[in-house]
Amino acid sequence: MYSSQRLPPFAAIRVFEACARHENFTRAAEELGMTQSAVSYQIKILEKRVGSPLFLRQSRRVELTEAGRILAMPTIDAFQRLRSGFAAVDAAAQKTLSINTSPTFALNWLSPRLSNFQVAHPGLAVRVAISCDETDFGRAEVDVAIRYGYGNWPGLTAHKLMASAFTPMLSRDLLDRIGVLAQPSDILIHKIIDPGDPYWACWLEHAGVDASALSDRIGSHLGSQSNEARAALEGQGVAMLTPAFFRTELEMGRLVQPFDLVASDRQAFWLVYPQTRKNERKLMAFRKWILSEMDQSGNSKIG
Amino acid sequence: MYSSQRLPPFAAIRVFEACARHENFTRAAEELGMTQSAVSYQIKILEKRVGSPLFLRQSRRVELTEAGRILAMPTIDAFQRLRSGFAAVDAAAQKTLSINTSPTFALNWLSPRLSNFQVAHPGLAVRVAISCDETDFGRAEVDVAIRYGYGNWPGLTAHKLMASAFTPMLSRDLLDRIGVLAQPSDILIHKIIDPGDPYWACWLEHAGVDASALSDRIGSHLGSQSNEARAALEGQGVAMLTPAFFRTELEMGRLVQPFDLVASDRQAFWLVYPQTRKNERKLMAFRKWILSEMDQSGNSKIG
DNA sequence: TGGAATACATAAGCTCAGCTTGTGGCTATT
DNA sequence: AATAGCCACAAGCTGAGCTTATGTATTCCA
Repeated sequence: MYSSQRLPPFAAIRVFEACARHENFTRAAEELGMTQSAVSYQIKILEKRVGSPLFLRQSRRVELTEAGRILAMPTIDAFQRLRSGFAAVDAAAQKTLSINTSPTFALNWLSPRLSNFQVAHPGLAVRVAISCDETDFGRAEVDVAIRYGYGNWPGLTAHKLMASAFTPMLSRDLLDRIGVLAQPSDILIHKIIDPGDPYWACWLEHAGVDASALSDRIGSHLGSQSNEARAALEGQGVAMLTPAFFRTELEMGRLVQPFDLVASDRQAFWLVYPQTRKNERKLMAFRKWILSEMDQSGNSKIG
Repeated sequence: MYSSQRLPPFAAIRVFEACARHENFTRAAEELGMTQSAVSYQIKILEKRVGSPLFLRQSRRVELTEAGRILAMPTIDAFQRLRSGFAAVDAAAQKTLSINTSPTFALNWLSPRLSNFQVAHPGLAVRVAISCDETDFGRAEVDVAIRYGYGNWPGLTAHKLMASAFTPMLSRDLLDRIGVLAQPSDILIHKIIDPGDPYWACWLEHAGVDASALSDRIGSHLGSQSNEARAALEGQGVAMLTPAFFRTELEMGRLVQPFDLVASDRQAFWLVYPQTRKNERKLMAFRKWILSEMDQSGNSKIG
């Protein structure tokens, strides 16, 4: 049900709209930031296209013809709708921040701290979209993501938040039961939660312990640090965890970190977003907040 | 009360409108008669300008984002208004034909014949705007004019309708009273209506009569042939008239043309209109009608 | 009455937005 | 595997849409 006719050139329509409001080419030109000459030219184009004059050229003023009057109303109206539409989308686009991240980071780092951000930005609704694999910015309505990796995502800007950091942890109860862990190799005597986790091998190597025995072990693959941490808290064994994610548990003594040694590879958590969107207000606000939050925790210094 | 914000480039808005309707860039491109590539480019422009994505690029289709949805409604709506506005003006512009001409031509030629035209074009309302001096096409809402002159109006197309043609006429009653008019010079004996009319001098010259005496004569200047004709009909004297305008009176015998000799200068009646409007339907219709009407009367052959 | 000011029209010429062409990549379908 | 459908992107061209400069007509004012 669309009038199938092709519309005249838009530049001309825009100029007409302004002229129809002012009934004055010079004023319209000023409003549009162009010369009176250009306005005159565009109106002429439009009149040629429409097939009849739209303005009567009186001395020192122009006056809408009947055709001009017929056209003026819907045109002015249409432009008003466009303007308010773009104003609305401008406002709305900065109202919701959608953060995509992994379950682990969301649960153990972001969620506990997000209320600070929300207090600081009461006009901004935050939506945390948790996904296990990296969601594509082109395919999902995500403003920013916190991703784990090497910081090299093409087309995306990445800010390093926190280097990878792993160290064995276990519950105090379990430690009490097994007595002292004097040196790293002692850990291998005990049950290891998810021995297939490559960070076990990594940490043991850092510690100078032969890790070859690990590969044969049977253990559960729980898929996220949260799950492994729960198992560790329940005393089911020793888990390889990121200290920054379990600061509270460590401080409260519910989890114990038997060795100072923290292993790391070249990976890290990164704040990432499309390069093209770097200047959005909501994005700048979040970037500023999360970087300062990381700074305060001293996490960004690690690795 | 206008959102003062500058709208994004119109090409981009137009493309967005089509894409929002189709949720498919390729279809939109087809509708707009451009390449998919151009559509993609314009949408990217608009997204950059708006500051957030408007479409999610799914495989084999695109989908509006929330921002896109907010924008789609008012945009589609605005375009609908524009389209119907232009459709309305298209229709309206061809609905009324405004003809500007002199009182003489209007009264003595056009009015009696105009009903033929209106019967042939029932959808077209005709407005005859009578004015003594030539009205400016730029200043008045006039579609066509019938002007008397040499056919050289800059910027206007002119079709010759009828060469100037003048000959003395008088009422039958008066002729009966004065008896026979054997030769042109006999006229000078009688009362001449408006002897200042240059066509008296012109006709007498054609007739080989010395017209110098005329200049001293006192007479009324009635301003239009209609008025002079009325005076002649009332038997007040001999008037210099255009035969084509008084065909009926001649046929009915109310006016008599004593001599076959018809004088003419280089002037004529012309159908004129702005060159730029030559292809308007209503104008073409009127041009065709009036030229064929002239042809039938054989007037265009004179002079 | 004449000259200053205001407003629109027009000619000429430049510049870059907006296109096209061509290609590549991804995904669904068979 | 092969095909077809759809979008992104790079490179390069061109003319629409400007600007500048000037002309014309009217009004205003001293």
